[in-house]
Amino acid sequence: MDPEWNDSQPIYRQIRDRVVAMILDGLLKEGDPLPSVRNVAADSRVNPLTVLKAYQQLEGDGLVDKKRGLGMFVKSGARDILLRGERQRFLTEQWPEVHATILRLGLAEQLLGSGSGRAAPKEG
Amino acid sequence: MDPEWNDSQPIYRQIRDRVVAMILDGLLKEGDPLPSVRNVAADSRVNPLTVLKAYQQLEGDGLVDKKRGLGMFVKSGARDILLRGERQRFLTEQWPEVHATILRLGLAEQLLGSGSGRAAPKEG
Amino acid sequence: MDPEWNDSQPIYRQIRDRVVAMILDGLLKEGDPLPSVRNVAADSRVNPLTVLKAYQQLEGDGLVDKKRGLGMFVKSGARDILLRGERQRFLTEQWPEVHATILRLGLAEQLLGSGSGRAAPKEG
Amino acid sequence: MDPEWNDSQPIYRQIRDRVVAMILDGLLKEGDPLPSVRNVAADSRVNPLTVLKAYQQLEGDGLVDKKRGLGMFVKSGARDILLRGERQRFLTEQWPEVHATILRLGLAEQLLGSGSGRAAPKEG
DNA sequence: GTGGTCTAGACCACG
DNA sequence: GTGGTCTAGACCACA
Repeated sequence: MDPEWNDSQPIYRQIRDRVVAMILDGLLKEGDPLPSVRNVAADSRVNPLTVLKAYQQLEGDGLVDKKRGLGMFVKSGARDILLRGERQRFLTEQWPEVHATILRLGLAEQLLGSGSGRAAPKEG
Repeated sequence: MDPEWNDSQPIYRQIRDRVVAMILDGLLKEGDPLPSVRNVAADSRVNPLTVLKAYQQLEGDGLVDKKRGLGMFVKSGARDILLRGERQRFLTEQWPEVHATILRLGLAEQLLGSGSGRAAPKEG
Repeated sequence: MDPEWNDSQPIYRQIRDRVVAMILDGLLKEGDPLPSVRNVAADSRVNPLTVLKAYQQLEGDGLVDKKRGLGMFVKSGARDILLRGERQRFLTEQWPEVHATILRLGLAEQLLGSGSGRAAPKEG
Repeated sequence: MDPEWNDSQPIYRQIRDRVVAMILDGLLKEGDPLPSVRNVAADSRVNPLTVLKAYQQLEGDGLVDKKRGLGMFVKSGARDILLRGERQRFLTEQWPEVHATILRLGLAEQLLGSGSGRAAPKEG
């Protein structure tokens, strides 16, 4: 029922990532209010501070607008920023390592197409 | 110049992974000696204790043998153990998340080829 | 288009300050009516309660009079009170920090003229 | 003895500003370690979390480098970044309001030079 | 020794 | 109702 937390990453990071995923998937549209800190905290049985930390990180990323006393709202343009930024980050930081691991473990054929040429694109 | 450390992972983990990679890639064959703690520490400008921790973890994984006064050596069978264990770990823990991210960012075609059926295999 | 709110200060404070500025600048003369809560709220797309809070603060400062059914009016003597009080507050609370910042950033000559002796006056 | 905190700003902000001032004033040189979170917390009788928050903000500003297990260090180039960034921020955000207030309160002659022309420079 | 994460709970300002 | 700040204290990973 209540979400389970991955031990290898701080909870606030996982909350942040969850919101990002919701924006990317269109479950949170631009202008929509984020679920309130208190609600998320109660639902997930987490300390409000932890949720707050995630939200402030989202604000720092420029994905969210604060309206005093009202809550936080998905900024217009947030999805575009995310698509561009996360792609960039993923392709330059995460994928190279993952790709190397796949090759190393001999999983290329199983997970990627038969060739591996397409797997390490330029991120121009 | 000297290798740089990824801030998102402990240094000892990165050293450990580096050795694992060398074993998988055949750069370190079974029976080969690991570079000495001292050397690695000096080359990488890292605290020897940190290197030691990495090596002890490798020992705990059953991948290397300690020979008193001589150093540590890649155990016979190490590569097989690794292939099996790391594959298992990768497919159950790392890949599902990576795969979800790829889909979310619309990178599936670019990185995985057109079909995605092959991308979430059983881990039996 | 509509005025934007500074995130570093509460909205009701900014409304209050705006009225104060109008009084000091002579745009609102003594005896003049303040714009109605309703109008301000509508124009600035702000909750009427927020405007009310600003006005009540002005009343508390002895700058305006409430006349039931008519609205709020700039009190006679308001400008003098302001000049004295705000000067005092500014010189003792705000200016010292601003002045230190100016020196620290090497902006003294640009902003204050060559000498700095005049910059930290007695607030008697 | 122990520093006193300004009530109008969060403590972590004031700690952050204090470090910034020390860098600008040359009390903390590039490469120098920041005083440890625990020390500051003890000296200032503040919760370590509060200090940590300030430090993480400094990290986010790109002023500080983290070395795992060792502490935080003033980044090379920090002072330049600060001079440029803080100047920009001050001239565009803080000074215009302060300057308007000075004029409004009739303090221009006392605080600035006789003329006020130099007081509102372009920030090109 | 260093920083980092989390909790439980209090209290505040804002709308 | 909203977010924000702070505390006291526990516990962890890292070097």
